[in-house]
Order: sequence, then C-alpha cells, then structure tokens
Amino acid sequence: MGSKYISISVIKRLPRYYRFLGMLKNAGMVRISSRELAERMGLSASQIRQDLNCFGGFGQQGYGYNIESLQAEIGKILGVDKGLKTIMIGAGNLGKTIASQIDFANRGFELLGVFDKNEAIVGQIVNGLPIRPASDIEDFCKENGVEVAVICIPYEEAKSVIDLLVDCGIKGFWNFSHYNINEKYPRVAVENVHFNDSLMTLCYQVINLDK
Amino acid sequence: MGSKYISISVIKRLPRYYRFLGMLKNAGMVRISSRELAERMGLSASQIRQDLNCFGGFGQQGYGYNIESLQAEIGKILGVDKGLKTIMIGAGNLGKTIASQIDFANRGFELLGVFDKNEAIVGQIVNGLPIRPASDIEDFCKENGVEVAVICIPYEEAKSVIDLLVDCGIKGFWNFSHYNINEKYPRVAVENVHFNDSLMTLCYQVINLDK
DNA sequence: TAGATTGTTAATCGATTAACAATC
DNA sequence: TAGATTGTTAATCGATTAACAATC
Repeated sequence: MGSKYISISVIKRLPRYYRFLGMLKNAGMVRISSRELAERMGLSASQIRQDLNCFGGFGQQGYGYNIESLQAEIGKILGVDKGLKTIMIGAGNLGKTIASQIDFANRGFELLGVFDKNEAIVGQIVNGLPIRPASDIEDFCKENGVEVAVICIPYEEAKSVIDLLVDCGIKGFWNFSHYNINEKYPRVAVENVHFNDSLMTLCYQVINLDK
Repeated sequence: MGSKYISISVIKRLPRYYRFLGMLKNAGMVRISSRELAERMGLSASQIRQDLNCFGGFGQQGYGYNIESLQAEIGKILGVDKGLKTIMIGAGNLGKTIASQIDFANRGFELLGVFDKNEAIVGQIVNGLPIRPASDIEDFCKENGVEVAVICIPYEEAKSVIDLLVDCGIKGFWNFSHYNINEKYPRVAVENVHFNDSLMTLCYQVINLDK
C-alpha cells in the first residue's frame, strides 16, 4: 500500500512503549502526555511524538494520549493478535525454557510444535506439546502452514535445518544460535538473541564505568 | 586516562568481530583485509576500519589484519579475561538454564553463587554451585567482593533485591527482568535481555516483510 | 477563551560511507 | 619498486532534538 518506510530504530522502541502503557493502564491511569511518558521511560517527548506519528495521529492536542487506546494501536501495529504459526527447533535446556516461559500467544505467535533430533527425548511434553522427531519437521510445516521458527540448536546443526525450514516456507526466525541466517537468506525476517554478545558488552561497560 | 569516548554502537559490534575472528582462526586463516571481513560479516570495510581505529592501529598497510592478534586485541578491549565476580539472582527455569549454558569464564565473568528465595530449591546444585537462600546475598557479596549480578527474577521481586545489590556495591547487571534498573541507578552498567521485546519486533518484521 | 499539548517542519547531532594520502 | 590496504579526514546520510503553528 505504499506506506512509508519505518526505520528499525523506531520499531525496536514500540514493544517498550507497549509494555509501559500496559503498566500505566494496570495502574489505573487513563491519559498521559508525551512529556510525562518521556520522563518515565527516559526518552525525549519529541522522540515519542515522532515515533507515534510514523503510524498516525493517536493523540489529541491539549490533552495527550489515551493510554488504553494508544496501547491497543501499538499492539495492532506490532501484530500481537496475529497468532503466527510457530515451531521450535531444539528442545534442550534453552529450548524447553523458552517454550515454557515465553508468552507467545500474547506476542503475536502460536507455538504449534517442538522438535529435536535426539530420539531419547522425543515424546516428552513441553508446555503441553510433545517433542517430535526432527524428521517430522518438513511434513509438519507443510500440513500446518508454519510461518516462524525458533532456533534453539547449536551453530553446527543450524545450517542444514535452516535450509530445510526456508524451503518449507518459513519466513521468520527467532534465532538463539550464532548461525547468520540473513547472509544466505537476506529476505527472511530474523531476530537474533546473542547472549554472549550481550554479556561481553556488559563486561566492557563495567570495566569502563568510570570513564 | 582521558581516553576518547567510544560510542555504544561501536562497542556492540566488538563481540561480533571477536566471534567472527575466532571462527576464521579456527578455520586456519592467518590474515584478512577489512574488505574481506566486511563481506563475510555484512558490514562495510570503512566501518570496520573506523571501529578498530577507535582503539588503535591494529592493521598493516598493504597486508590487512593478523586474525589471531586482532582477536586477542579485541578480547583485551572487551575484558574477556577479567573474571568479574558474579552472582545469579533467581534459580528458576531461566536462571538454571543461563547458569549452566553460558560460558561466563570465557566472556569476562566468574560465576560464584546462585541465589533463590524459594527455600524448597535451596541446596540444589546448578552447574556445580549450590543454590543459596536469598537471605545470604548481602553477606556473600561483602565477603566475596561481588561486582556483577544476573537478574533472573520477575519484575515484582526485582526492585527490593536491586536496591540491596546496589547497596552491596554491585556495579553491573545482566538483566533478564523488565525492571528498569537505570531509572533509579543511572551510574551502574546494565545490559537488558528483553525476550518479549525481541519477539514482538520479529512479529512486526514478519507481517511487514513484503513492504 | 486560555492553557495545554499535539503534529510537523527545521536544526542539530552523530554515525556511516567515501575518498585518498600514507606506507607496508 | 608496484600493488595493496590501512589510517584518517571529509562528505553524506539518518536519527534525534528543538521549535512552533495548529487545535483540542
């Protein structure tokens, strides 16, 4: 629809707006000005107004923003109700934790299946879903129209599985491995969670605190 | 020592350089030019040279960079050998996974203790460390000179624990909760890992792929 | 109406890219 | 020496901030 390009910097702030507005709503607040929201979030009021106006005029001059409806608008923009059909690849320690701790349903996803190549754990139940053998991935994707995969397997195993998944039509990856998905597949959406990178960044910051 | 300010954008790229150089080293490569590294990493050669020259001239004209020594230099900058004394707060599903899966030692940290307020799991062993009661946090920090805390407890519990930790001299937080540590304590180093924000960003990207 | 606060344009700031002289 | 590639300065691009007219 020729809608204008929104920079990734703006997109990355939306979930945080969503979260803060949810908390304000729960606290019983009804309206808020960009100035006050900025104060609470540690941003500038200008930035908030700029960000929101990428998507439309959600506020009202002289009044500010209605918290509940602004949160709903942002949720719609992010697609929290999309229920994207999702599978998890890898049910080791991390996979099990993510599958059971993350509230996929309220973030725009529907977790349909969990897969692992380790036959010894196939059949175990994780958050209500049976662990399936990796050999079933292809059929499952095709039968269920899976759109997104969560990658919780090591680097070495990632390559061939990701080739398969892209082949099956997966177009979004929540990637906990170090495998660089976008290098080979620049057209799929990827969100990387790189624990080690985050941790090393923290180390630098701590040892340079006084500068 | 009046060393010039390095922007956070640069810092956040260093662990990725470190990782790629490690892989090239393992693959037996000895030297690389900024142009070739840029191609492999999906960056520009200019950016790599700019980034590295924030810290010194690690290359050699006409030759490029020695992979092993460049990786070592970046490791030193990041502080991978600092062994920052670290504790984990919260030994639920996520805490246990992080404590056992993350290679703290090779990222600049030394995990000394794991704490939980749930008496029922106190005494369990996680990655060789006994889970200790939350009431021991203060003494343990003071006796061991703890510098960093990994926060794996929910939002509601975070506030009071973080007040205590800052009081005990903790100056760095690897924060898996939604509690906004820097709002109250702007002077401590914080790296947030916000799974939900990452996931929602992915949803936006997937539903807007064709734009 | 007067006061408040948005939506939006213009100004500033910072980060990335381009260019090239220095030099291995 | 000639070719390659860095280190570094200048140009460009994009994101943030400031300002203010529009308007509720």
